[in-house]
Amino acid sequence: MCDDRHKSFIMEVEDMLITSKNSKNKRRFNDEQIKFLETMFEAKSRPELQMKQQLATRLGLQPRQVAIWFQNRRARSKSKQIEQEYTALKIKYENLASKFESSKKENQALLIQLQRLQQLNQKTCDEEECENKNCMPIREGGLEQEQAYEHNDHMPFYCDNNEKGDYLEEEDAQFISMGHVATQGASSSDENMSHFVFSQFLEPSRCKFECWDYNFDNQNDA
DNA sequence: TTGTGTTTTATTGCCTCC
DNA sequence: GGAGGCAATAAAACACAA
Repeated sequence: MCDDRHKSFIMEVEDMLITSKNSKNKRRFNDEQIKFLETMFEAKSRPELQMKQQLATRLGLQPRQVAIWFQNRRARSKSKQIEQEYTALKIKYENLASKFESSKKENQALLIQLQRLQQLNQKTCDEEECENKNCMPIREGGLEQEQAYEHNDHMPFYCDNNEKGDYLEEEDAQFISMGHVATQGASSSDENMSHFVFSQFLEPSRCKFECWDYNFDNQNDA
């Protein structure tokens, strides 16, 4: 029992002495050794045992040192690669963020334009066609009005042209309200949304109102 | 010269594969 | 179970500003 402890102690001391000796002799590899190791690494980053031994002999190093050098070299290579990937991703992200910001601005400008057109349309309808007929309410007035209109009956009216069957149908009302949804939801799809609103909402085929055409004509004339 | 940060060599412990 | 790889870390060597 005591013998075992004694042997174990001696082995520990020997290890410490070896470690101490190694630490004392710790020297950086010279330029030639590094150059050769780098060349080998380029060819093969995970050399086999035999190759490590040959390298060690050629460079006057221990095979263990060569093995450790390759291990550390792989670690450096990996961290460098991660760093490069991070940089590339960062650049991509910055480009995307920049595009997003410009799309957001463009979308806001288009929505303002949409609101103006809606107001113009409403005004024309009020003046020329509505005259307290059965008009269908739709939401307008921008974001700040959205909550206020939520539960009351005092919404502005668009013309109905009831006699001609030109009701503002539910589908259209939903469609128009999407402009507000787009305004509220400043998301990555803003660009698509603004395109959607303008390409479809303002598309002549969807417009069932004479006043709508009228406004377009006026806009075009101006 | 010295304190401090970085790089390089080496160790340790854990994991996977055969 | 042993060999080898990897991540984390220690420690020596080195670089450099003050």
